Amino acid sequence: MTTDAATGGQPNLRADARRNRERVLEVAKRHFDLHGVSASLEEIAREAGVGAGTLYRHFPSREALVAATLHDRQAELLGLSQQVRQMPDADAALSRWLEALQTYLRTFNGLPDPVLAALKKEASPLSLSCETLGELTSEVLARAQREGSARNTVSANDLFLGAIAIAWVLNRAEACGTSAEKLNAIFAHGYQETERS
Amino acid sequence: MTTDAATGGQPNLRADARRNRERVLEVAKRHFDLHGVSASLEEIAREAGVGAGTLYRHFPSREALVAATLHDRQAELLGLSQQVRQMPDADAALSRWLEALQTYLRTFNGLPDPVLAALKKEASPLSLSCETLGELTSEVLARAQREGSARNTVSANDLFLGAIAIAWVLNRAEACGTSAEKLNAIFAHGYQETERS
DNA sequence: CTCAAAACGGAGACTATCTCCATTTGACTT
DNA sequence: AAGTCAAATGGAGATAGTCTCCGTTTTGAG
Repeated sequence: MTTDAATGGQPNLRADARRNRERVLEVAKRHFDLHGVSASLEEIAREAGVGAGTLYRHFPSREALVAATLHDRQAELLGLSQQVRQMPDADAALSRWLEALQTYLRTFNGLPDPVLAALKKEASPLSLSCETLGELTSEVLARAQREGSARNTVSANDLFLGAIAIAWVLNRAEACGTSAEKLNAIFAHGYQETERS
Repeated sequence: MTTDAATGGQPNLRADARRNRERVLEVAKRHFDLHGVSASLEEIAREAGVGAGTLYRHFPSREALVAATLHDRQAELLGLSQQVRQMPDADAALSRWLEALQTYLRTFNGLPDPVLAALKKEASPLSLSCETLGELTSEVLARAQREGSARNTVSANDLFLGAIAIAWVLNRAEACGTSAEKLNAIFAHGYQETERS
């Protein structure tokens, strides 16, 4: 079970293989953190002390590597989804969930890009997580709508895309005259005054 | 004056230089249209029948080339800003303006990226247009706020960043279960029901 | 200890960005 | 019409990144 996380679900990995996979993952995490998801894979391989071939055998695409480094974060998020489910206030639950979703999407600079790509590609290492996240959002939104605290015209997809969009702009515009709180508030309440229609 | 547009304001360009500049611009427009702002410059140069050196002398960076291809669009947008200024309904004016801003930002796939970068870099071929656009947004917003149709907590910067974010996600998620109208409606009115607070 | 399968790594084929400078071209001057 | 020289050219080459292929090394089961 513990080894499952280390091997990415692949069983019977040879000792040297497991070791290398681990080191690559470790270095990748640090580089993505520092330089965003488009950090140089070449560099990551070099610093991990493996050849390019080894990196690509373990992680056939950048997306696969990104997905693997996000493993823990995804687990956290899934855990939080349970808490959210049990919150008494559907409105607060929705806000909390969207906030967490955004924090996740901001794990690495540039993450929204491949996530969005995965959302429509259907066959990507990241799309599994995408589907799950979409479903969870759907569930939390549905409850809020049932209780009348979210508009019925809004879909889970809209919220998900909105979260991705805001995460994207925030990551790239940090301290550019706005904040996560402000943009999210606008997304929640609108920029228009509410005494209309 | 007419030549000014063709030369990008640079006077006294030699005939061959002007010709080449023109052809690069033409080809670039088509390629950005087709493959987004990250289209291959090498390819553009090749198809325009000039060497890489020539392309880079006329347009020192990708941003410069993008900015040049947007010349006409920017003029249109500026023209529209005049119309918006004269609309009687401040609320409608703001909506109209934000819509136009977004249409502009969606001219090429991936345009929001360099625009956002220009917004904070201060010295970019695109930043002039950014500043102007920021000021115009500020003006239109201020009027709407004076007339009580826009929240006072919202800043022009927030709206601008929001427009960029939505333009970004829409360009990359076309037909992904949402539409420009829906996302913009949420940004305008919020996803929450309004009978609260 | 043996040896087949598993894993490795790095050379090499691509593609792209951007610079440099020997050569060519255009537009004045006479 | 010829001469001149700054302006403009283009493409070779430096650099950097992605990804594949395959001869060599390592592991671990028998």
